[in-house]
Amino acid sequence: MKKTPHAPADLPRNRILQGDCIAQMNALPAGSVDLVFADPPYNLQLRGDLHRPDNSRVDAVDDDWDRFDSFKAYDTFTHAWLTAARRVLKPNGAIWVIGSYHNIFRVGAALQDAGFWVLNDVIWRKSNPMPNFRGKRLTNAHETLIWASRGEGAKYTFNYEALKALNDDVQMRSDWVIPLCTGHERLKDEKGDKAHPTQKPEALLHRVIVGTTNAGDVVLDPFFGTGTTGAVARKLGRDFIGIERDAGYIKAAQARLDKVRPYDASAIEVTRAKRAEPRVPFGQLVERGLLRPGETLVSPRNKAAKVRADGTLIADNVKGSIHQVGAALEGAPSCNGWTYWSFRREGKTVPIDVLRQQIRAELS
Amino acid sequence: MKKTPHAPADLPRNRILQGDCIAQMNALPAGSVDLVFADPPYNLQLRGDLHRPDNSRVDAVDDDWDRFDSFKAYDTFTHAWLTAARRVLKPNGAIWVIGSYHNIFRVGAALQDAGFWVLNDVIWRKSNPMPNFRGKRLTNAHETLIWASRGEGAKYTFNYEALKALNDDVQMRSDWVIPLCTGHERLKDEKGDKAHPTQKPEALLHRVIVGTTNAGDVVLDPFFGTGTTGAVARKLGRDFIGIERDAGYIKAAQARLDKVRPYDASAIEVTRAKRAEPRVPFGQLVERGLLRPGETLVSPRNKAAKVRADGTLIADNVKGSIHQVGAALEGAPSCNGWTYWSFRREGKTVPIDVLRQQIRAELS
DNA sequence: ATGACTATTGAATCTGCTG
DNA sequence: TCAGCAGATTCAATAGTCA
Repeated sequence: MKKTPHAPADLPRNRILQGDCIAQMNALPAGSVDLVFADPPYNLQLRGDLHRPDNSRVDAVDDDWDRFDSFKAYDTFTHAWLTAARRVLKPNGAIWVIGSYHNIFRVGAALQDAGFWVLNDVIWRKSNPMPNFRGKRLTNAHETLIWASRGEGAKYTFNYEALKALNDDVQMRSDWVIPLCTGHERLKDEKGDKAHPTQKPEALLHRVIVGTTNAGDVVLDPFFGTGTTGAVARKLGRDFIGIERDAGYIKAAQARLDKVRPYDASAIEVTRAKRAEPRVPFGQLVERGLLRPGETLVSPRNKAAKVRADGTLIADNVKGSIHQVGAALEGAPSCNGWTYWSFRREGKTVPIDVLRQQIRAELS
Repeated sequence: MKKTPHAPADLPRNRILQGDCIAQMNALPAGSVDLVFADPPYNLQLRGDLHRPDNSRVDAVDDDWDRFDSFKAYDTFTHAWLTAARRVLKPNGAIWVIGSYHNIFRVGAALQDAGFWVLNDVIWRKSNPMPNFRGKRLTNAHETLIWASRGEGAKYTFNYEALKALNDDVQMRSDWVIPLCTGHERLKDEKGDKAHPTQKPEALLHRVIVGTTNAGDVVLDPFFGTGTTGAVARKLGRDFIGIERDAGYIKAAQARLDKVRPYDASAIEVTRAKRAEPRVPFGQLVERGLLRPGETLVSPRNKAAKVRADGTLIADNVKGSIHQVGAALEGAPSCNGWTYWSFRREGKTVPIDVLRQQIRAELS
């Protein structure tokens, strides 16, 4: 394990400090940590209760620590902790911050104002997000991470080859598909409820720490929660410093950390992306102009249907998906629209599945 | 095509206005457009795009800038055009802005500060991004769009069902996989070079316009460029207003628009929400004799209720509407009585919603 | 053991009309 | 403006139960 040069000997490595993160960071020596990973409060502004269509209630984040009086109050808080974080960072250190549309724009602007230099924004695409139950907006299926160096022109650690290896030897992109933290990985309290409302998946931290730190580096998390950052750092042979206000979270985090063995390979396996044949909605053929709204599709027995702008078909009295309309015209319980419908090009009849293959080829 | 109510007759529909977007927007009537789509410049070297608080141009030869001046000027410019855009929006209008990590955090914060209410941030995930050749960062494989209503609590247009149809009948997510604008969609100049450096794919605008406007709506693009917004709006039976400073871009955009043919009306029509269908009071089923007073309805778990002559139900100790009695029997906060209750005919159990659909069919 | 089926759950700014 | 009420609305994954 490489020892990081210039790290003060009195740094509280692998300890959780209880208290306000700004005060605690200011008590650490300046220029002493290699990476800050921060998952600050998102400042969600929820109005009433929300129920699923089955009438069960959504267990929302309504904790006191997520409440701010105004954007201005949130900005003041953000500027303060970012300034403190920048002070404890080594000159060649870097920061990661995660957030949602509620707070990430304010965090990003504050980062830039504080002198950090944005290197990438990274999208955590959730493979299994909570849907939008009322159909009033898009499914909120991602969160945003910002990766920034300490300032313009500053050096930073980037393990290009390691990330490429994690990604089947293809250059790592700025969008990462990772599932939510559920199942056995999710910490539970004595009652069996989730120990923390927003525990992050270890796979996410794995990628951050492998990609932007070296073994022996010190990773500081000022909003430590139940300690995902610390657990992954230890597994990967890095040291951590955690700061957390809530004694209950600290207790859960410490119990978790006591069980961690470095160089556990299990997290690496989690990170590997599943390779499945990408689903191509018929609507994409319309959006991409491969089929024109208003264009006519024909069936094997020469029944016709017209393509609409939303990727549905209309024929005689039937409207719906390529599968539904096909089934209705055939009087069948189901129908594979991809093989059923064809379009006309230059006098020839071409199955629409050809267009799907074309898109799949682009995607791979 | 539905005419939008209250749209001033003198609105310059389907025209490109040459000049500064702030001045041009301020010359339009307040509350007159349904949607703003904006792809603002973010290259801070283009200082000619920036404005001081008094709206005078920043001197492009003034190179005595530091980073703070530069961000400040960009913020001032952003605030100015967003304020102008908000003025021309109808109360129930909405805005889309697209950007990258260089500017999107500042734009997002400015949107919130200007009073807009963020509805979603959307990730345009590029299926064919430019790789990072030097291997110093992650492949920048996405851009971010922000969708916002005019203010907190304001209404907005969202064609949930149409977007769901576009996505194979699965709720549309906040991450959209769409290829870059290349091939013959990409406009070229006389020399064969690309006519505009950041031409957006029509597929992106297709999804935005299908999802968040209605036919006949007016879409304003204050950074019109080569007119992707206008071209897609026209194809989909919407009107556009474009604002652009550069005469060369205007020429290219106009030539492009002259060739656009709208899809026919039936192709533009999209899948309607159930909410948009006419309301049928349960009492009508009784009035029309489809259900008899005294007849028994059953729930999925075999609870029973009796139909009364006034279209209310009675069960055990509960009286009230089909919804109220269903909710009371389930101990639920609410209940859709139409899908909850069934009646018996010839030994079979039939949902009462079948009768509602029967009446709706007669009405159309 | 295996498969089929059910129940649960996740950072959520989540309704709209009428009187 | 606000209360009241009709009635519309979910995806993926895990864990547990039962045949």
